Amino acid sequence: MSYNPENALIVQSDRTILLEVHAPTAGAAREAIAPFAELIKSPEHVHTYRLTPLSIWNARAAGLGVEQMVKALQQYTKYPLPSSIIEEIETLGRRYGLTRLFKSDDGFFLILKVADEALAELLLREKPIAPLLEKRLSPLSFQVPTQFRGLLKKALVEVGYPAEDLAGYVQGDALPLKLRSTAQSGQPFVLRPYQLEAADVFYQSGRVQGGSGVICLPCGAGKTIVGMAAMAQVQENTLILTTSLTSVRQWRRELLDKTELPEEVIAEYSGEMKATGPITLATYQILTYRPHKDADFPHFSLFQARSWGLIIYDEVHLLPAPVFRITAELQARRRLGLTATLIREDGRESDVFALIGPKRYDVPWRELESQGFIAQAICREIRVPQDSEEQMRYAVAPRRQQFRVAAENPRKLEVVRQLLIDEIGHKILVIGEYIEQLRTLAELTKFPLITGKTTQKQREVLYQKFRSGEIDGLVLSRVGNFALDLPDADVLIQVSGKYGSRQEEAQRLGRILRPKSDGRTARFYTLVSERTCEEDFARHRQLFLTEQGYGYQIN
DNA sequence: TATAGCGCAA
DNA sequence: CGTCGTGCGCTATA
Repeated sequence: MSYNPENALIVQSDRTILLEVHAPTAGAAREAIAPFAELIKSPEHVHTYRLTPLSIWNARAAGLGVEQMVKALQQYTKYPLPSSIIEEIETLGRRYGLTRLFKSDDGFFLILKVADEALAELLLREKPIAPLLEKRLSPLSFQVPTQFRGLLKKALVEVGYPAEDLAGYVQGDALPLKLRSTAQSGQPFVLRPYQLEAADVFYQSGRVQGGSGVICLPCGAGKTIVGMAAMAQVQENTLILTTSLTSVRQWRRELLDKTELPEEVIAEYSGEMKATGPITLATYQILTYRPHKDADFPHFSLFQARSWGLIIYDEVHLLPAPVFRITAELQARRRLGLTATLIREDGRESDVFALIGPKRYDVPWRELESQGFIAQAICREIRVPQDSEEQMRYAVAPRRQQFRVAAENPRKLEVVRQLLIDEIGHKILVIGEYIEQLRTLAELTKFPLITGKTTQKQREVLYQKFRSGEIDGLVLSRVGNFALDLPDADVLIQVSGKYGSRQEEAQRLGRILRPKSDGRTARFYTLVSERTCEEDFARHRQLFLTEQGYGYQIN
């Protein structure tokens, strides 16, 4: 194959792939490589992707073959593919499944089968793996104690030979569960096609491969409903872990509304309740509670409280380290991770891959948008200059305070004022990081301010006023990131954001994506101080949006 | 016995 | 890098 100037991709031997955004085939090329390449930079003209072992294994686990990956690159590459890249994809891609885990016939231990003797010898010489292999059963198989299932999978990912786990699951106590066709609230209720597909892919109609993994869906796309659909497939006792009490309550409400489960079946295991039932809801926080450092985790007993047939990890990208550790011991339970972004700020994606499971399903946000399940959104970044006095303050500030100086750029106030004029008549959320700045903004906009100190009662009152249209806007601190009960808005103005968090960007964008009754477009504004570190952070945050197919207008 | 307020941790 | 929000368990209060 030779030079093809129409094409959008430049594939380089260092495993990076450059995508020329304005090339005629850019959209199709992006779609073709997104399943197996990780986006790392997305400025306006050229986006950079990278092939990583994990990105390739996730694609393999989702059923994408190495030939398809190579073909995708060949189809859209501008220059001939470096042969090293083809080899790289083949080597890494083919490694997936060279090791496979089975249950022994009597069920007392696991069997690790490897593809060839050389690999067997290689694994025997790997420090993290050798101690987990109890006995060699044949040239190509090892006996492994069942309790090492998670450790072994984690270690195999580390040494580059991820296992296909075919050892199956224990059966949990039965729990008959039916989804309603009319929700209790009276609304007709049907699973959307992608929700059904996600739950099916997770469960794989009873095949042994299914039953563990991660489903990525945008906020507002109904992850809770996918969870319920999975529960309806499994029909066994389920433990649901979430990040907050609000979210516990939300799951409970949804379960009562959309399934035929009676109230007493759903228990809440929290600071104030500590009940368990066939369906139990708990927070990560109570699980990670310890009376003092170096003590063990008293609430881990929850995992043994019942015979769980399914454990759901809500917001799996926020899973705390101790829960990872115990999840290594729970590999015989079905596990479903739910998230909007698989990206972890601590880089433990490979732990999610090994211990929860590979990514089973995701839909680009833009696709849901075109189907009308989430609202269209326009994202705009507004560069705000600092005046000279402020520039000086920024320049001389200690490095660690620079970000705050940039974030609190007083000229952002003017911009907000102008945006309010432009957006008059719409429902507006102003979100920022620093309470002082938000106080000033609240005064300026005459919108009520909600921070962590605002009592739940007051929040409710204000949300209600916002919903009813009595007030046009709210100023919010970080409570705006996670508060599930926060009403939806048309316009979101982000005056400052936290470092490089893609998660945060996702959460906040999700705020305005609930479909509008009149099909209106939502607007997402990010205010960024010019010539400051904020520009760099902003770029990093936007990676997420680009991954989802959103363009960022900058001015 | 219920509940408000505090300190702590990840 | 620190700031902020959260939920835990404990203690004080009646």
